[in-house]
Amino acid sequence: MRYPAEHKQQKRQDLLRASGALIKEGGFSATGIDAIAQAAGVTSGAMYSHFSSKSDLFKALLERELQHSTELWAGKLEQSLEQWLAYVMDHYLSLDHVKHPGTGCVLPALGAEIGRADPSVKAVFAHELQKGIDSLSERLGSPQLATAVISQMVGALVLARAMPTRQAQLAVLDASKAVLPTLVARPK
Amino acid sequence: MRYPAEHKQQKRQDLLRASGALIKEGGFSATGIDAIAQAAGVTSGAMYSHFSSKSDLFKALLERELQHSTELWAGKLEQSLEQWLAYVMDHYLSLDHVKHPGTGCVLPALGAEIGRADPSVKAVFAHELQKGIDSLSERLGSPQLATAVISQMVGALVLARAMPTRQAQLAVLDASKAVLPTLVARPK
DNA sequence: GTCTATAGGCTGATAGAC
DNA sequence: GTCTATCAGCCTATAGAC
Repeated sequence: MRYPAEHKQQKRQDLLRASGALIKEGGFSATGIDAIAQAAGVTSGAMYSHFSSKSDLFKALLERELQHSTELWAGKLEQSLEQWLAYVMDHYLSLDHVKHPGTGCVLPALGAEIGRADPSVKAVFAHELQKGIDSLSERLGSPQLATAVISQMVGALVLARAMPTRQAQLAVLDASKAVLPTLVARPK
Repeated sequence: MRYPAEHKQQKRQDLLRASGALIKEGGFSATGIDAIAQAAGVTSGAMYSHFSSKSDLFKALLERELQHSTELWAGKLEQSLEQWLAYVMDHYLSLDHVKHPGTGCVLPALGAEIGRADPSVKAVFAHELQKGIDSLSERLGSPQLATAVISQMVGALVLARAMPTRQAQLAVLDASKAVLPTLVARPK
């Protein structure tokens, strides 16, 4: 047993990766431990040797998801502001992102449920999101503008997903795409 | 029995009013029919004489909530753009709204769950939201700008509610308040 | 139209074998 | 660490009395 700790950590990440898609797709409270475990290829009993409770799994999932998102944003910091914005619009504000919450950002999928979670969950969330905001601030000039941009995109995705037709979804996405350039171009 | 239809309609509205706060507070899927009925002062069996299913109740609730929201927005159309914006910021983007989802807007509270609901729910949602967007367009000049403003505020409220401290909640609200004036002032 | 009672299934979590 | 088996409680929805 040379790498027991590493293996356990790796398995934890595997479980989170497999369950993350399911939870973002169906919602946290509406997705049962059995379904989560099954998607990860284990039984519900085995889940509890990695996470002490469903809430504990929620915390670990948020940590992982937000770190992943921050890496995505930070990876494009070498580009110009125009290039960065074009990249964001093409990916975040896309019909693909609307249609597939399981492979997308946690914020529009689970944001409201984080708001209903207990304080320890919110604390983990705020801690990890702050890193993302700090990273975005380097690109946009201020934490305030970074926060406003995130709010704009999260709101757009929530609304677009609630729409019944592709046409209506596109209208919501296009509305955000139309205002974002004037938003980020303002050093204010 | 001179007003049976009216009485039944009135009772329906009473049930929706009483259950609306509970559902927006705790989430739709996480709130049971028993709790909803109890908040409305009846039993779960009685609920099914007014709504054929929980999903049917969801539709009726969205209809009611969005009509109420649209009336709130439309009631301020006689004001100047500056006055209107100040009103919106003070009320929608307030700590009070963050802390009390039960008495607030449906969109940040249940938006993600509408996205997971069946097409008939989404159709009702889109139909009623369109009226609100049309109303807002009169004030802001275009449906596109109205949609972007709604996205901005919905995203801000979702994020603010996910924050653990009042300070962090305020930071999110202030970030949106800082960009909204430049957003609506642009006729583009 | 509202009640009580109940069906049938799913929930999060635990105990003990291996 | 993972399994099977199981607990007590909750879920949506329905049946039948009044």
